[in-house]
Amino acid sequence: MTKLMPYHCPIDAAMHVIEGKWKVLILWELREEARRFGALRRSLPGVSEKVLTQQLRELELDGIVHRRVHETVPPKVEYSLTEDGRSLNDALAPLGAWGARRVLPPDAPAGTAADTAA
Amino acid sequence: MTKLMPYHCPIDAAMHVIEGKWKVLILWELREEARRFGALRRSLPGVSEKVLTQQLRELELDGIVHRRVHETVPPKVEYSLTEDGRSLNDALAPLGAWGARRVLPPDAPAGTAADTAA
DNA sequence: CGGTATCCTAAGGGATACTG
DNA sequence: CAGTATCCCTTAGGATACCG
Repeated sequence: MTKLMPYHCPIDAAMHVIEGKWKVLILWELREEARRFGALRRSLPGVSEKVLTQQLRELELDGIVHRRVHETVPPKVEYSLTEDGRSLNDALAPLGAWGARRVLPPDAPAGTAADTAA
Repeated sequence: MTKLMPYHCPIDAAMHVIEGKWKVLILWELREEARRFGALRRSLPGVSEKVLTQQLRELELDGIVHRRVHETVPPKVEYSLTEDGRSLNDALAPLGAWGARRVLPPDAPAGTAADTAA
């Protein structure tokens, strides 16, 4: 990601932007509103400060997220999606739907809610 | 991929299936017709036999590709997409479109080709 | 609060050689 | 032809400590 490459297939170009363990999760977290660094960190259990910063920087370089620094004491930094970030998120939606179908099996078409209880 | 996990967001479930340097390229190569191992290998410059086998096995385990062995001499093995593979490919399409837009900039709407010269 | 700076490991993946 | 079997190396990412 953030690296110039000759892409064999167009999807690969997009793949390089979202490669990184936390990238799509970040995209997902920012889908609706801007979030502060700390809030983001808390909503991504297991991520270290170093790695979160790293992935945010890469997303920023790729023009996916916007970093807004409020020059206050204590510091306050807000991350939000750019226009490109929002369109990327939209492009990711069908993939999410596909994934959802695998996780929770298709289950019954209509009215047969018996097996969704588990 | 092929590993059971609690997914925080549905896209992650799909991401785990296509993680691997060559997976989406394989998907892309198989999008229209079945291919033999050797043909697949030749169309993915740089991939080693070991890794190609590995990624194909994982895709097979995930129910994305089908492996058909023709018991002949010399051996002949054909890989093709399963129903799930095809739907995954479809779900990937918007991402491909998004990627394409970044690689070849949208270019001028109409007649304003001046700044695309660089 | 929101970061850098270091150090370290786990694993994905490349190269090569061998096999049914 | 279509794989295994090894060996090795790079790198993403985790842990921890310190800084403006």
